Amino acid sequence: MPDRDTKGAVRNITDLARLAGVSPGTVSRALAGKSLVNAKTREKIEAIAREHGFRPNQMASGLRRQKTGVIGVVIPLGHDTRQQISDSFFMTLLGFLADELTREGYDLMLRRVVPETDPDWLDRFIGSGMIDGVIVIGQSDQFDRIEDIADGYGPMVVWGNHTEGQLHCVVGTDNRLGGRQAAERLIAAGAKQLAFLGDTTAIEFAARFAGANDVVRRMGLPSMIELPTHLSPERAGEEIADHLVAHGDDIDGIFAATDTLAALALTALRERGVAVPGDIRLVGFDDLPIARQTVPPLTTVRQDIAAGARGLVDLLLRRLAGDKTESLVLPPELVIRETA
Amino acid sequence: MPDRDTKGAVRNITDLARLAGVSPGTVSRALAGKSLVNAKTREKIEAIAREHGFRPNQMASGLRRQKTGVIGVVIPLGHDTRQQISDSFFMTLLGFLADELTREGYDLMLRRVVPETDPDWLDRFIGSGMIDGVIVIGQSDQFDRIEDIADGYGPMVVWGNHTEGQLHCVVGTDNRLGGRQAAERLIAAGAKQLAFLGDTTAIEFAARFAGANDVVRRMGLPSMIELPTHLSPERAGEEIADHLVAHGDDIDGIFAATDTLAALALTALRERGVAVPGDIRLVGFDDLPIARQTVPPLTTVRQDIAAGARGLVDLLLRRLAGDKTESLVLPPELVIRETA
DNA sequence: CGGAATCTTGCAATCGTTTGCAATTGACCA
DNA sequence: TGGTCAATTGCAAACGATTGCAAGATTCCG
Repeated sequence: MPDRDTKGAVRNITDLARLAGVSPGTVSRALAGKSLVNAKTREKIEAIAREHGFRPNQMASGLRRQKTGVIGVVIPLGHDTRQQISDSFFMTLLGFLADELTREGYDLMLRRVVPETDPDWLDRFIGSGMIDGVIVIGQSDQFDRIEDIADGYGPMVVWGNHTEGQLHCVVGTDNRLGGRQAAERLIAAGAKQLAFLGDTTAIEFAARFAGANDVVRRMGLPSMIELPTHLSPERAGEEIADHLVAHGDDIDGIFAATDTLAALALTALRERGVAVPGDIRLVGFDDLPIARQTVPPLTTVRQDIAAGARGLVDLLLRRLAGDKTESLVLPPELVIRETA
Repeated sequence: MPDRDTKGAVRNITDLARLAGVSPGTVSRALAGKSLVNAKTREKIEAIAREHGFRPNQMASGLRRQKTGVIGVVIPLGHDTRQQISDSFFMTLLGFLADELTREGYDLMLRRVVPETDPDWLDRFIGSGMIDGVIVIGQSDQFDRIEDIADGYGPMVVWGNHTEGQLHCVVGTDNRLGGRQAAERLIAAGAKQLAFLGDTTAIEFAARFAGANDVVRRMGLPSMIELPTHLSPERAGEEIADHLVAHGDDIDGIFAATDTLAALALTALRERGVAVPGDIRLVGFDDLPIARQTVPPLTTVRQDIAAGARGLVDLLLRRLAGDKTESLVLPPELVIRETA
């Protein structure tokens, strides 16, 4: 009889227990590395487990322990559905997040949602019982909904902009300061009439714009011209060209909400024969890899993506442990290259 | 007594059943939308569920039904650990995958693994019991291990290169054909001595190289010069510069394994004062967004990433349903811009 | 009005693992 | 030898949802 059993596949802890001649409970303890089981028993169990390639079922384990070992990462596609596909910033952040979470022994469950068509996107994710905590990448235009949730749910950390007095724990660059740095640089490079390229309904972008505005006002310069633009490269290209037709001669400095937009602007400017930084100065945001490769290379405001990911995971783990954590605001860094 | 209950949170199907005055089984059926329950009963149950924001626990459901509704997506970081962070190709593919899987009602569990330090990365993922199927993004140098698994595990689809007679189901561009197209274009643009920029230990890149070689041999041209390069921008930049010092004067056409590498090469060439395409012609691969934005814009071989993602998900679902599916090879498309 | 057929519902086992509690074993000491 | 104590192990009840089976309730027809 034992012979027959040896041939059968080991599908659960009970099968394995039978093979090892112990009870399921002991197998569970052995595989979990608890100190209660005898060394020899453990070795035997581990040997059989290895031989049969057995791994305890995470679903069952999760159900019993009431924790899954999975962190949810959700990307709300708020004001601009195709945004994140084109924007390598979020994807890079996601890569670092995956690394950090793995290092901490967590798995990552990724979900992209369209809040407009799915109003309770966040409740659904949290309520599924599949995740121990959630990281929201980008507030987009969902600030209020996130605030609502934060009221009753602890293990959530958000990447985005910090607003005075907000409830939810956020990690992000000081966008307003970054905006100031950008404007200061543009002005130092000789610009007098600035424009902001990007859609300010996204709260992060609004803060960058506000920062730049601070400087413009302080310096007594004419107020900035807003050039709202979608983030998908196809649409943005045209929109930028249109903006330049309308305002190209009035402005001598552009602050782009994103390096991606800045790169597109650079192309559009070249096509119109506008010299950068001679006629128009240009500053981007993010310091993505592309910023080094444009011609001329882009002056930009750097966000430390790796540090951001580390911060997100770190705070989330502390919240998982019951801490009540503060938000983390990272300093932006002006990187001067050749466009301003 | 009912009054007290009304106030308590509804944490499971049993609580809800008590509130609704029915049995847990009925609640389960109602929430699952089965036709067996009376319309009025269902409405009542749904109303209470909505009121309390109750959602059935996915872990428990998964355990009982023996399926999780989660698809694993794993990125092996094989020959070049930092690869995928810089390479937006994989990240874009991931974005489309997330969309497709969501549309089919599946969640996506993402895992990045380093096979060198974690030999049974694939077994572990599959054996965890957390996923119904797995999509492997990129064979890297793990072809053999993937073959091993495919022998006994059905619901797996791999993005990568198709090799004659292989076991595992793969979706990918015809890299060899793409390589041919690239070489033909370089030669048509006047190149006589070609070089291949990239690391051919990755099987996909090896196929691109082989395709280009086909053409070179057929035309009776001198054989290609290999310029092995890592994919991370920091290292690649230097390596490319070194290559150009060593071979820059001998070659008049470069086929880069990736647009990312091509863009770096373009920068390096400009720095040396080499005219493109005047002195050296250049063709990339992928047609990433960056290909439009280099100066001059990049001639490249386009991979249809969206179609790839659709194919991966489609095949996986069919395999989940028990089909034995064939691999899917997508046609590459030469996009002629200005570098060749 | 009786009986068969059709709807709804409840019951209880099941998925695979974990863990508090109790029982067994052996060691050790007086 | 008896008794105490620690080290191991087994037992069985959870975790929360699903589902085959059977019972109860309705309907329908002649």
